[in-house]
Amino acid sequence: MGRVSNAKQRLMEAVRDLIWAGSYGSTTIDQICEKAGVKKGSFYYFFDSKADLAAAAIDAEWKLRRPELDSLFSATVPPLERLRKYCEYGCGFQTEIKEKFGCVLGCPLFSLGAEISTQEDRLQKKIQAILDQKRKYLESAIRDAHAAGLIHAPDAAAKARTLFAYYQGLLTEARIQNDLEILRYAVRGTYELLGVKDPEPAPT
Amino acid sequence: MGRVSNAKQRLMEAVRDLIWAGSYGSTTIDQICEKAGVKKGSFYYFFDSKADLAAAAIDAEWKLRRPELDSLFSATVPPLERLRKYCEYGCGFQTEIKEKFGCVLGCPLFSLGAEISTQEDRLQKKIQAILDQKRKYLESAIRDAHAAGLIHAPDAAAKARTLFAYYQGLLTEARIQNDLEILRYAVRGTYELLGVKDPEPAPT
DNA sequence: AAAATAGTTGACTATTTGGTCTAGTGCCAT
DNA sequence: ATGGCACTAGACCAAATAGTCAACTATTTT
Repeated sequence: MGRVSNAKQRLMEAVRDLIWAGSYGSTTIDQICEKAGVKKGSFYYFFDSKADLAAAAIDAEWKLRRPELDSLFSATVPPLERLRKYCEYGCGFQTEIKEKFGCVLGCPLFSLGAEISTQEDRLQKKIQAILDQKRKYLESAIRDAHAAGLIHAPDAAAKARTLFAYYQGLLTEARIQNDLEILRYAVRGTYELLGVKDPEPAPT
Repeated sequence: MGRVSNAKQRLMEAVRDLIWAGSYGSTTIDQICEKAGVKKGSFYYFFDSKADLAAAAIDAEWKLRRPELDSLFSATVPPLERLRKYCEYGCGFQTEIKEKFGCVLGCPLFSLGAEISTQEDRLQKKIQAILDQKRKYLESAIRDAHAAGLIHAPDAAAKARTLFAYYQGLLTEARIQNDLEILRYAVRGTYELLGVKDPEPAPT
């Protein structure tokens, strides 16, 4: 075995936070090392480059976040409820982030994806794949909602694309404007976008 | 007067293209100078920094693009027509870009805004202001459409936010996936999102 | 034609950055 | 306890980068 260490995790956390709070291009390896409390020698012991580290960090983060989404989008939950919960979860998440970082940061994958889309091919492919998976959650919720007669959406995949674009647009705008209020409308926007027939009948 | 030059414009064009095709963080002053065919001394003769140049370039570009939007969103055009034309214009624009740069690049302001949101405050404010203006075009088209009874949108500002988020999300996804097809759906997505009552009755 | 103005040039510096290399250091299995 | 393994420290290097400067050039004004 030999010596053990959590430097690898510390590096992955550091790069995640730095890219998210700033950008990929503006975070340097030195910065990452300093934030992680790791010397450059150790950095290059574990990773080949910033892109390599970022790729590993993305994988790790997705592995971590996925169960939460699985539970939010559980088939046992009514489909429109899933979407509502997802919006609320996202909104709460961004609120925590704002408390922790002082800024609304939006979706890390989407921002990163947009930034490096024409560079870092390997990283890009990874991001695309995860975004595709995220869209699948929406797609199946929409399909279920359609099957239940709650909405009219014969092409669930197309509707999911629309809804996903809307979410990502909202999150990115929240980042650009540094404003959480933008996210407040998400649930209503979702229902309107899907043309939900009976938007939450108020209990009399 | 003294000597005349178009180096300033060349620098602004260069930075626009480089940031758009790549990212803000990854474009260096040397690169900009080389692309513009301008020496560093001249760069610093005209601008204080990369951020300063970028700000000037954004202003110039907006001044250039604004008349096109004014004409697309002319009040003389039926409101839903305006949105359709806008989508088609955007789609055509991205197609040209792809031919020229080899990649779908999306909305330069939005990508840049997302990248530098936590840095470069001055630049950020400028971007926010222009994005706000762009949203206004949508807002007034939606208000007119509502007034004409074409859609139900009592809160035009809110609907415009939703639609704008959708557009930006779409464009950014097109960039991330490097896929023009994503934009094809824009018009239909718009109509669905707005709940247009009679989506283009086919001529019998 | 001279002077003032506007812009250009390229060499120069200091710093940051990515990346390497070697000598170590602590931990685990045997 | 010792030898091998996983990891660390940090000095070091070359290239890239931001930014400066003084001498020079072209154009306009007078």
